[in-house]
Amino acid sequence: MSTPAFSAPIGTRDVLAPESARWIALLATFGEIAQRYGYGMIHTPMFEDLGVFQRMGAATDVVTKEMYDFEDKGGRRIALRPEGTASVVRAFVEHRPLVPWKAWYVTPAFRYEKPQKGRYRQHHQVGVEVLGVDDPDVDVEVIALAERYLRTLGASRYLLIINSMGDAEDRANYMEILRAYLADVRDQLAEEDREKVERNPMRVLDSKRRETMQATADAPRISDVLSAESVDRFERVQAGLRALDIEFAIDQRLVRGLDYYTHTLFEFQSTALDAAQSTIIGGGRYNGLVEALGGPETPGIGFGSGIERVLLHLDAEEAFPTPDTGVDVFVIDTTGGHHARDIAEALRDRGLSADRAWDGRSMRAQMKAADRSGAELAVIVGADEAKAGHAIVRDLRGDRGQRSVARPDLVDEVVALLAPDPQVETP
RNA sequence: GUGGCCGUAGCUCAGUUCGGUUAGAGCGCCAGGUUGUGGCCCUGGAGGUCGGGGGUUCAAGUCCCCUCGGUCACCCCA
Repeated sequence: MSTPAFSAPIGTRDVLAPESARWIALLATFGEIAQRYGYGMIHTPMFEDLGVFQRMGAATDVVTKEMYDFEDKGGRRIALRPEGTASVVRAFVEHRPLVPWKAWYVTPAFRYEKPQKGRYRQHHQVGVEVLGVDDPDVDVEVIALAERYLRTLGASRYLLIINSMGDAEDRANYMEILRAYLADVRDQLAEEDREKVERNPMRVLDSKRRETMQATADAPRISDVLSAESVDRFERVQAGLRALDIEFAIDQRLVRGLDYYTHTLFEFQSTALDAAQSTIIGGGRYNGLVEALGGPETPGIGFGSGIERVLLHLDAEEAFPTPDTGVDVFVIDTTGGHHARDIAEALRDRGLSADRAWDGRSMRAQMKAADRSGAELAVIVGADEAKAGHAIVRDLRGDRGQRSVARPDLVDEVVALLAPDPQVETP
């Protein structure tokens, strides 16, 4: 490999066509669905004051060791955003839109960590947030939107896992009880999980290490300490999901990485990918976050979904193939290129996609280029056609051959040939 | 951050064991066979600081050291 002067930074990647066509389609799908649920798109800067993200929770790895932060020339502590929610909430506090406020986004997200399969320093997420609504039915709607997204992409091998963290008080109570329990079995935990007992005991529960899983099999459950009110709202969420025929399972070990969550917590897990990258959508309710960022007491809920992750999952399912990026028509001109220039532009005027060859290449070379372009039809202008005011229209994919058409009729002819054949349906 | 594996043409890879003349293949690309027509076939061509630096040696793609990068795993997460 000749020494490249530069390459994409560690943990980042370029996405070129035709792969990028898949991204376009995925984004169009998500945007269309979000709009269908009444969400407006929000665009926020991809870096923020470090403090914005620190409010997400001091005990989380995302904040403590994976933050992609630096000092800018003005001496400000800046961080590239590690996920979408904090920025959206910051924007909400800053602009105070009317509630209920429903926003969807697509954004790059950054984590300073060593890359591996399905994990990058820059990845991309789509997501939604709803602020100002505490109704359990909105939790159901957000989950329904997420599920519709996966289904629309053609995914089917996934599970919806939900849990309830209760409110801040439930959570504090539980932490205390759990910490006491874990302290007793501390020696039986996997070495790597022991320090979590003090720092963030709930994360011990979602450890994938066998010793830890065995030692915590009988650990107290969050459901044991939930207030009657928290239990009631969790049941209403479940009832809503059942009413919409959305299958789910409750997993009391589901904790998730950010510790701003309250009440409803959910995750769509791929059953087609390894556990290390199985989360394809993660979200939940965060009723204290707006206040933490300096806003009024405002409930919120949302989810984020990694685009690369979802594409990886869709690959594993052999779903959502890369769309055809071929052009409709390729225009060949061996007389210098003026005809190609004019004809291609006239075809584009009619809404067709058209491409052509450049630099006066031979007929053969231009035909090869036409073939490669994926075009259905080639329009060919050689010396004879130019003189006669004609062009040849040639079918490159089917068996319709080619014929000469007078220039004034050319565009209509091409449009007619590309129109889908009217199917004769028998009733 | 820690560890395993891997860096040779645009791509996929031989060649490294036991150093030895101008470093190969397939695919792709370009041109010609085909003075007006793609796909198949044939012929030819372009394209490599063998990731980078240092060392050993008469001689290094090949051995040693360092370094950069990729990949996978751990931690954690999308």
